[in-house]
Amino acid sequence: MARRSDHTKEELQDLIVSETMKLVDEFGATNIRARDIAARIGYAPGTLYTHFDNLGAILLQVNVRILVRLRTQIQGAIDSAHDPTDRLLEMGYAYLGFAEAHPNWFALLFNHKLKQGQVVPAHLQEIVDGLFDLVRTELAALDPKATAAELELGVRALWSGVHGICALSLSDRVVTQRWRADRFVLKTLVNHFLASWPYAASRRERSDIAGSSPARATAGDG
Amino acid sequence: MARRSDHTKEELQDLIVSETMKLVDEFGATNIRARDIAARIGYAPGTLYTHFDNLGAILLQVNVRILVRLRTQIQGAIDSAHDPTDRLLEMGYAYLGFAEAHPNWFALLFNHKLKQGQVVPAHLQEIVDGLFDLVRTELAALDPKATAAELELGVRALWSGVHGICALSLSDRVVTQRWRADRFVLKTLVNHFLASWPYAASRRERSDIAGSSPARATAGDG
DNA sequence: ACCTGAACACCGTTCAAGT
DNA sequence: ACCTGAACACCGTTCAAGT
Repeated sequence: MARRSDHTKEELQDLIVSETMKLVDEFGATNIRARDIAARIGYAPGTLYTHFDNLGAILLQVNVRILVRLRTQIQGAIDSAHDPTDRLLEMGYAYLGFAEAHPNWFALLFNHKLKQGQVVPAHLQEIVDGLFDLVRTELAALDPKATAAELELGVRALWSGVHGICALSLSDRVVTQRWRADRFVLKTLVNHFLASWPYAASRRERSDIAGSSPARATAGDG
Repeated sequence: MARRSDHTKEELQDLIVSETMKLVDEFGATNIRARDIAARIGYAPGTLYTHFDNLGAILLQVNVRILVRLRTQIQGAIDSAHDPTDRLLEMGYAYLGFAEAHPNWFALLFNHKLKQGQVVPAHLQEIVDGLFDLVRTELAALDPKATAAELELGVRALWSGVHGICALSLSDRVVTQRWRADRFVLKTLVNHFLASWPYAASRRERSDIAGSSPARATAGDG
């Protein structure tokens, strides 16, 4: 079934990645075979290897596309909210929603190991940095006097926390059982974190305003 | 190399699991083969299957032992601290320390998928529940009036957050680059969370004491 | 140049033959 | 009963042969 002239080189590479992405979504990265991908695109298995070094290289490109989709979701969440606290919460919900809607994509994103010699595409690292920037912007808005170092710690802490909720939520895994209230857990975490965020980041300079309460902590009443 | 009388059934099963555990620690679960395990214990590959249904069943038993070790570390951390806030922080450090010391064990614990028909050993779920209880105890000590539902949300939120930091820390993965300040991030998260914990859990009943500060939030000065 | 598909190496698992 | 190890099925990857 030679289809040499059916696709340009670029079209075929795109087809390989997009069909692999669909297969990962449906069956999980560990359950798809090179022969499956080949069958899906209507080429022989060997063709994959004239366009990519190996399966891992294809999955790496899938990861780039997954991350782009995740960014789209998160940016949409930002636009739907009107103040920094709400935006951070909605970003968390978007992250969790993505993980729940596409658990196999989420798993690939965080479990895919690079083989010796493989390099993270620059594009991919840029997207990740961009996502962290979105969180940083909101934390900075909540505390304009926070230093770069404080912001960096805050971004990492808050976003790792949100990530942890999502990671433990994807649990046909061994350690954790299904837990139905992940959105409440996420809200609990974000609100508790933000409740003390502006004070802690600059507690030395502004301990005098430590009595006001810009970000109310509300556990599970959303 | 028949060694039929060298080991009892129980000894051999124990040997299989413990040698697999060492191999996982050193090479990662995805890089060990049934033939490797057989060679390590000095039996033929087929022997593994007279004692376990498949490789996954062996790895499940490895997971039980990993979790027991993790519990030991966390309980040791509790004993080393003198108040609830410190105990929670030390528990987090112990969790992170374990993940960093044995990344392959940590990965197996949270990435190992059960095959259709496999069941989580009751023992394993008990240990997990026990770990959550340890966190709950400290959160309850910090806020004796917190309801069971509030405590449950708090335990999930805080521990998921700690888990997220550990998960993102294990990153020869694609999405995240190595980040050297994980302990600071963890401290930032735990302190921010605990800073508002007692108020939020019972803000309706005791909004009058919202000005006192039992758990100071300190970002990255440890 | 690109594609094919048979072939190779590898690996989880099985099972007839031994003890 | 338990263990062996050859064999089977499967899968990532290669490459000589085609176009």
